[in-house]
Amino acid sequence: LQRTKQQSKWLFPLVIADVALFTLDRGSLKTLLIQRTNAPTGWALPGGLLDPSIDRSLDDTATRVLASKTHINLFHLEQVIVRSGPKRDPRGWSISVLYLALLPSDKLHAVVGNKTEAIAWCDPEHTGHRLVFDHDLMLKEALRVLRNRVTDGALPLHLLPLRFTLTELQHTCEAILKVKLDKSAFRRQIRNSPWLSKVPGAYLRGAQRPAQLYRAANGFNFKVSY
Amino acid sequence: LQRTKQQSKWLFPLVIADVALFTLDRGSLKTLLIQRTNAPTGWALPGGLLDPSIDRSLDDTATRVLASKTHINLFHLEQVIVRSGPKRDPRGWSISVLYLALLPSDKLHAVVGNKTEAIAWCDPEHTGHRLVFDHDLMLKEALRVLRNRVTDGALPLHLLPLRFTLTELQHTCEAILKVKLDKSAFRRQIRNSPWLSKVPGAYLRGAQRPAQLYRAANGFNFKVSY
DNA sequence: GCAATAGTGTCTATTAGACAATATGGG
DNA sequence: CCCATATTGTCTAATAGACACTATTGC
Repeated sequence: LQRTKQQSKWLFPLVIADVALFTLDRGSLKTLLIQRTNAPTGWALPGGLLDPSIDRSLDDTATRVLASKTHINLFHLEQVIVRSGPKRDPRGWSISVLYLALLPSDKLHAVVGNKTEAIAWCDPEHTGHRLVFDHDLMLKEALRVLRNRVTDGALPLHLLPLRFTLTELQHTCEAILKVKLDKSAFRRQIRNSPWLSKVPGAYLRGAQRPAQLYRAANGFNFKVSY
Repeated sequence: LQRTKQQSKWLFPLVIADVALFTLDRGSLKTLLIQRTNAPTGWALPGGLLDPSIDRSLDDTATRVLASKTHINLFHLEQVIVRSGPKRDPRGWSISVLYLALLPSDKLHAVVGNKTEAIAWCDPEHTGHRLVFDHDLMLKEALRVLRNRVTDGALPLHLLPLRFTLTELQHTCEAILKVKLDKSAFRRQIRNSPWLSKVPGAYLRGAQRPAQLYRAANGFNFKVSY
């Protein structure tokens, strides 16, 4: 096959990083959607094109895209799936790497849209929108990976503030999995987790017995561990 | 930043599918390496560039690349990891998707190199070669994913012939994990697997009690199931 | 004391690991 | 019979699920 520079749009695919960003909003799992102002218009996962002159890797692209939407440097970016083909993006042959990202719930209000984009925090299972590209499928896949990771115990720490109680951690897991967990069994399971540390003398007080506060342990760097 | 067509090599990254192909060779897990004839020369995982005029997806690229090396249409291609950056390939900014593939052991001898490439089946943990690009890391990652999948029970079926005994299945799992498994516990675990079917009346005979032959069950399409 | 939530204990069913026992063919 | 491997059984320790109990605060 002969190739010319005129064909470059056809021969060189668009390279994209898309991000499924999850957070907890008053106990419910939510995902960030944006309303695109450029064609194709409609609701989509936040994403953007690789810029080889800036990005040292496609992971960098994901971080950069997300920072431009959230104004926060996010921890825990994890590759989920690669989607590609000539039809999934009307602009041409494209390859898109989906990332899973988690936003601590106390940073929720730092996330705002810019002038040209509307944003929305949606229930990942019922967004209320049909997403453009193949983002409906991507979101479903991200949710599946997120749920699989909960059993590690470590991942939900990314969604919590620096200090949290075991009950809050349990409620976080329940919100992700959409199931009720037994308090006793839950605490037994996480008791020996190397990622949890008591904060000595720190308690959450209310109209009841105070709750011991915990934090992510030293060595837990908010990156995924295998 | 201004962009011109002259910069296209810089602005459009190489898009590559690499494959970690595993098989069983007389009870030992082996992976396929090729000796590159083009620069950079040296040993590497089999891989190749996306061709948007042929491939309907990057998964197609992986299938195509592998078919050109093995002359077999392989089942079970699974995405493992995406590596990218300006330095990992001396030819320029590149993005490479690594795939995990499994070759049934009775098809081992169908795999031959072409005239320009040497191939070798190597112990994935001690290849005896330093691989070019970042393929050492990729291979390590593929092996990790392969081992994680063994607990499903389904995946080792891809490495076995159409008919096999439970002992052969156990030895396959042991070869992948490099641990000894208890016969009784192993059979208890897979007893209720929906992916295993007895072949009625079919036995492997030897100088001992005959062994019941099994096959992958109807509905097991040799694709990964979540 | 009472309400409310934190934190622990207990019983049982299920599962995993180790090992033993039995079964069935070929010679 | 004997050998070799297939297949099943058994005992025990660890684990998971359900539920109940105790603990400690604010009011």
